[in-house]
Amino acid sequence: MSKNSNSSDQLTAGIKNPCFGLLSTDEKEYVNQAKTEKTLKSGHELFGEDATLKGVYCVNKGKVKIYKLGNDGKEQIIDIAKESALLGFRTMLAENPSKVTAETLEECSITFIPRECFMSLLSSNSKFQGALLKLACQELGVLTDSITNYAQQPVRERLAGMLLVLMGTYKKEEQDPDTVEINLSREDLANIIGTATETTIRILREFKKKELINIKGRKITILNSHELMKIADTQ
Amino acid sequence: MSKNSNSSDQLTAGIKNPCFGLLSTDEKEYVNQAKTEKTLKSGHELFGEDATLKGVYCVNKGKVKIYKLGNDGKEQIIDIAKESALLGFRTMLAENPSKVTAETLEECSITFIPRECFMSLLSSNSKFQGALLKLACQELGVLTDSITNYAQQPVRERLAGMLLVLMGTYKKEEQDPDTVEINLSREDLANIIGTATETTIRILREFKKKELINIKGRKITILNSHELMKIADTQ
DNA sequence: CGCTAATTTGACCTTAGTCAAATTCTGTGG
DNA sequence: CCACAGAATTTGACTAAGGTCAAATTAGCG
Repeated sequence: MSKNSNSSDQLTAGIKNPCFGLLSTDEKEYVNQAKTEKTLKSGHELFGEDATLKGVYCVNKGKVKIYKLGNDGKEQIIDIAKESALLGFRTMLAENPSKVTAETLEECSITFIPRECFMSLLSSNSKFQGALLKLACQELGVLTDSITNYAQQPVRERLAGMLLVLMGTYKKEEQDPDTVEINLSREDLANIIGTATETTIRILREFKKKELINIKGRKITILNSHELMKIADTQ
Repeated sequence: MSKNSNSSDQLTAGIKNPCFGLLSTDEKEYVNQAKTEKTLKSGHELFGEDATLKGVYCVNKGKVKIYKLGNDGKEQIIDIAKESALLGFRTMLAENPSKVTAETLEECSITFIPRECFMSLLSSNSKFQGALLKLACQELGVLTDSITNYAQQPVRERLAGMLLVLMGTYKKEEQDPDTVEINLSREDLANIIGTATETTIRILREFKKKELINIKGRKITILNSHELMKIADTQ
């Protein structure tokens, strides 16, 4: 029991997305040959808007922001990806240039799988393709909810809800939920919920005064998730 | 040339989505056995929120609104589906209850394909599965753009852009673009762009005064798409 | 023709964006 | 360890966008 990793785990080290668990031993070996793993500093761009992707990226450690530039050049952050996320596959499979930019928010460990490898796995392994299809459809559901949220909810409600989502994103395994620190610039936070930085700050202050959150520099801790949930679901 | 339909076309009559063109003759025959086709009146609900779907729906003729109820009970219309759209597959493949309601906006012809049939096609035909995966990924791209639009653009810009999208939705083949009539209630139009009915009316009036659109009762015609495009892309 | 529902208009008010200035943080070099 | 430049955050004052409510008008339909 001292060595609890089996051979197939080793073959996909650095690839935490569960879809890859469906690969055969040979296929895992193939991925292992083709993949490259890198440690990247904060602020590194994995790929940009309009880029044609040369492969997909697996987040092994760290956070990556996925954003799109609006007409006025303002970033709209679509997602904060964390460990086990698979990035770039939508773009590659839609056979279109990327609609988003992926940029590291911290030091990250990222595994790159070249296009040819990824595409050949898809065509050879129907279960793997099915798992990605399921993943894509689930994300469609999430984005559908997001649209309703952006279109109908006021900023205060969106911020409350987003803080709860981010609590999940920044939570480490087995960690006490009350100690999760959300570590984002105010501007990034504003660009997630789609509002001005100043407005975000004012509402955060209000939440702090009501003892729903705690603020230490840029780090935010959730104190009263129950009350935040009520605010998020209002109206 | 008097009969220009070949046998495989006949086998998938009532199923206009191009993904089904990838099926073998046998598979098309199978679908043909399992499918049912119905004509439905305006206002008929194909499936509702939280429903577990018994199959997928192909729009053969007519328009279907796909919406989600917000916390305050207000409809958020996610899409106006037209002929050749495939509805319900996201929900079925995500293996979750539906997040949306699908309701006919006019008299529609709809083909229903039972769950077992659809799922067995997916597992037996990798090309078909791949085509759906591509479709799902493309829709993810569209929703990503939508989020940026809802989060950052003011109502006037969103309305201008949405009128152009709806022009495409309501255009009949080979029709002169200047004669396309968008036929939606003011409330539905407001629920697409995520605003109040009154605000929608006021901005429509402004567009009419500027001779960008024409209004005949509930029917809207685009007169100056070029100018609307400029408004939509502003800021 | 009359009834109901949809559309339109007006007045008012809340929300949230903008701009400018002040303050606090942060990392870097001495 | 400290000072400091540059960046990020915070605050205040003002403005504009768009929501709400109520009432009036129009349209559609049996």
